Amino acid sequence: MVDEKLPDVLVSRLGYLLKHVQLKLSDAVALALSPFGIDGRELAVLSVLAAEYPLSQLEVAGRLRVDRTTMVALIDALEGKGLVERRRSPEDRRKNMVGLTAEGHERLLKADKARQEVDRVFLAPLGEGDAGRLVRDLQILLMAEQS
Amino acid sequence: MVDEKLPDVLVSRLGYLLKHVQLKLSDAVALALSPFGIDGRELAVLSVLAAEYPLSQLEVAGRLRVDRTTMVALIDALEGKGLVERRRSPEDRRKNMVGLTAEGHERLLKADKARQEVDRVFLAPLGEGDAGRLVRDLQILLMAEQS
DNA sequence: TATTGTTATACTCTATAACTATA
DNA sequence: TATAGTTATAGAGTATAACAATA
Repeated sequence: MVDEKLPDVLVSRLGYLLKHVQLKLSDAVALALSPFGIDGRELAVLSVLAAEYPLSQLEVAGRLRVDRTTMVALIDALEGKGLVERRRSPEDRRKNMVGLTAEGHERLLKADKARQEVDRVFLAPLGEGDAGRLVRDLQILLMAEQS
Repeated sequence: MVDEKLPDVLVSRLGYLLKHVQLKLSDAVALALSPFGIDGRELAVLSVLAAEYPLSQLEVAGRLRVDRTTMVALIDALEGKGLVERRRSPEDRRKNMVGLTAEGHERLLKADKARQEVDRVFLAPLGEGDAGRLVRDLQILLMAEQS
């Protein structure tokens, strides 16, 4: 990327800041996760499944705020890697219940540790207090009813 | 969107927070800018041109961190709306110097006022002190050398 | 040879519509 | 009829490669 100074007119814009900070973190996460053969979204799926197990595809999609059609390909990829498995729900045979495989659980632990370390290093320039407050503030903004 | 509670396992992830807060703001900005016939990126181009005038397409692209091939379509759209104009640089005829038209300048003022109001309302849940600190912290993270 | 703008192309992420199987 | 999963398709946004004009 070009080593160009950021114009003041942009660094005062919340939208520009959020977008580019997100991109920067996203690059760092992608790099850190590459040895584990998964990307950030796939890791998020594994994390959700580890917390609530098992969930239907639609439920996973709802948790992650992605479309159910997007979830199909996501689960396809994870199933192809042997990290999750689908099985029809006996109670409602329209539903695919998705669960972690043993390998999926193991991969999750290793990869999420790497992700946490990326977050930690990424936030380090703020100092501990401000880093915690940033996370809390982002949570508040995400939850806020009308913005 | 589904009115579903956010899982703890996601709201503690910096990547998830940044992505979805950014999306939420982006939606709000798009809504606020729609009466002005431009989107957030186009407004950013106008802002950069108002601050440094005129710039070549490549310089604008550098400021905004977008590819020069992306900039072609962006300038095409703005020129089509009569908000900017290209003219060949006399010094280097490879360069398209891009400048604001009078209408572009006027549109910028109105639209950016709307965007600032969106930012203000969006950050309101944090209180004034934390809102300012959030912006400052995002600037620090964006500038930080290695994260 | 290198750079600027351009076009063509492709890839990712996402969403909409329509299909199937189930309910 | 409505819902869950799937497929096909299309729209953003972005990037790479190749070309023309110019340096």
